[in-house]
Amino acid sequence: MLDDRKLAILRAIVTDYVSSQEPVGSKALVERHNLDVSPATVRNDMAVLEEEGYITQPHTSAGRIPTDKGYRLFVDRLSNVKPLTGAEKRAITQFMAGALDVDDVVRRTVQLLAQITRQVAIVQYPVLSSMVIRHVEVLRLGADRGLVMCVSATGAVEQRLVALPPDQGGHEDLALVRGRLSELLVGATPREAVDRLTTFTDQLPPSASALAATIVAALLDIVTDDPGARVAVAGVPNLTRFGDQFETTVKPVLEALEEQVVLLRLLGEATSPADVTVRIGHENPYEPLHATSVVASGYGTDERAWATLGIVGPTRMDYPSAIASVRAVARYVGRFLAEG
Amino acid sequence: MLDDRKLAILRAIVTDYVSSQEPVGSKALVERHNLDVSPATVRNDMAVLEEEGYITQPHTSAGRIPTDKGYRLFVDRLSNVKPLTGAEKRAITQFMAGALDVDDVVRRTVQLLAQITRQVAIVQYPVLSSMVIRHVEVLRLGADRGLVMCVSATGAVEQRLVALPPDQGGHEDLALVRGRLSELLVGATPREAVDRLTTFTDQLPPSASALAATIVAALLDIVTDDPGARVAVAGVPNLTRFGDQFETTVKPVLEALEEQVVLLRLLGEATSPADVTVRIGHENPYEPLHATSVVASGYGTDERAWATLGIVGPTRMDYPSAIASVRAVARYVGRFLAEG
DNA sequence: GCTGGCACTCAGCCCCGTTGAGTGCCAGAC
DNA sequence: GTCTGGCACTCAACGGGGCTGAGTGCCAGC
Repeated sequence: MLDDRKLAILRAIVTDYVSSQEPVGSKALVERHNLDVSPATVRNDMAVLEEEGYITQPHTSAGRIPTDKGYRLFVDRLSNVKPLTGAEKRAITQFMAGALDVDDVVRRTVQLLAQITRQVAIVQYPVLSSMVIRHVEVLRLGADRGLVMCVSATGAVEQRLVALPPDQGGHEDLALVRGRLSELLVGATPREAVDRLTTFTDQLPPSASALAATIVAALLDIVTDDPGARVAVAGVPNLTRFGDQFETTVKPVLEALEEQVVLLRLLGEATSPADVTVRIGHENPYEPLHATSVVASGYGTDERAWATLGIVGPTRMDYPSAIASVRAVARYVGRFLAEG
Repeated sequence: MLDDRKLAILRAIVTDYVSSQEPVGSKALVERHNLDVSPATVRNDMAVLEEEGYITQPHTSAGRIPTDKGYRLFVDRLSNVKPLTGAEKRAITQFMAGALDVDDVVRRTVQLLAQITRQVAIVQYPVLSSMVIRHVEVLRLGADRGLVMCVSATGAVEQRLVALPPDQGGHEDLALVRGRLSELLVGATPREAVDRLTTFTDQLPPSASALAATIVAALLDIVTDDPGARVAVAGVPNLTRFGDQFETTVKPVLEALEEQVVLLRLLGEATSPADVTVRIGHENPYEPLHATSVVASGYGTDERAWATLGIVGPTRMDYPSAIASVRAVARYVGRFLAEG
């Protein structure tokens, strides 16, 4: 159906359109890509490509632009991932050097990604549930309030404020609960922690059980729900490059960025960094972004993805570069965090 | 120089322009504000107002729009702060009810402010330096790394990862340092903490001094520098309402939002909630935002401001409502945090 | 000091002809 | 069959020209 020349033409249309932002015509194509055929031949092939739904005409007397289906074919079969330039590789290491803690790594990563792709970058904070608990702390903050904290081996801290029963029994109960919880949880993965916590309250003297129940609830909340639901965003001003597509790109993306839930859905499941996910236009799970694409990847150790990062931009995007950048950053951050 | 009628005309021009977004002419003005004079008279007054620099004409055959100077006069002398509607008051209490901890309060506040003002909202996290230290923790995370944490009485947690000397002397030194630090710092304000920390290392046995120096450095960093340098932002999609001013408003604001430092400068010094700061156009300390205004206020207890919050929008803004909203939210959040 | 009248200005709009990039189709060459 | 040159056709974009109307400045008169 689609011979090599038609594919080459599609590839040429995509690359030209991405760089020029303007519909590309048959004559220009032949000139810029020494195709060794005449414009008329290209036109015939273009007619077929259009019939098959890979390209389309904004209006009758204009050149062609790729459809989502065209971009999809391009990404799947027609593009080679561009290797990063030496400068880009250097930028990555320099940018990340001297990062202090997990939060700092995430902040730097998202800025880095925004800078090298010149798109809006999104990085999900590492999910605590794939890490080991290093420390548990329970503090009384006032007569009837307390703070429950949980520290992972990588230094990520999650905390919850809780209402505690009034401080009547003295500090012994609180100290007891804290001690037991430390024994129980330090070294555990969150999954194990959930198991152990569910039977914890029974093993305590009745005087401490109300106290313990509150604390356990907070810990369960920390250990199961929230972590990884946070995301960092950078490069929003890059959207101004697409000011001409205000309604279709700028506005919907700004609205999506406001909603953490939407962002997490956009990033999708964490994959291996070797396996970058590309969602083009209508393939997105979030309808208003049907004119934009997402390039995402998981990051973490080789065996296990901790979280996801990626970029959002118009469908008219330089996919080979974007994919290369996302992959490289994901790999680097994964290694960086694993080594500590 | 400017009699009452001229001031009334300026007030009318500002209010009309803010609501219609279009230059306002003499005829429309008399009709909409039953001024009891003829358009010709209004024109004469407008000529004076223009000569004095309070209003200007986009082009010869158009109506007038206020200048920054005109808005300034309006805000200072011509507007009464609109009282909030009952619905708005209810929105505030409902929105904030059930907040969990300080971070959650800040997140809710910024969303609330964005929603009721329909502008971009910015809230600085409460500055730890105006709070009392509740707990200090030092943890070893691996052979050569550690985590230093500091918890305030309101439940805010600040932490730093540090490189620790290799674990050879056993746990005693670390426990010693931790114990001493707790005695020293719990109950102190950050200001006091700085004083006490500077002489701390001398009082320890030499074996612990290298260890202590690292930890003290991290604590000083926590206690002096960083806290309050974080800000939360919401309502960015509200910028899409000003799509027609892409270059002058949308783009510069997006760029400013990317830079925490710029945001902090924009918010300025924390003032009492009774005393809302308004910076109009070129009055802003950040040049690219010369076409936008900032309405900001401190929040905290009556005696003391913890941090600042505010909104950014085009100079063509409904100042009375904006000022009322910022003031009301600042007051409410201050009370809410003070009560816990 | 205010007002009605009048001449003037000019952005916005519509109409219209021109231009040129691009297309589809077809007959003929390879 | 497949490619090519030629040709007629389409239509967005551009620019000029005329009209309209909102708005102004100025002035004489009350």
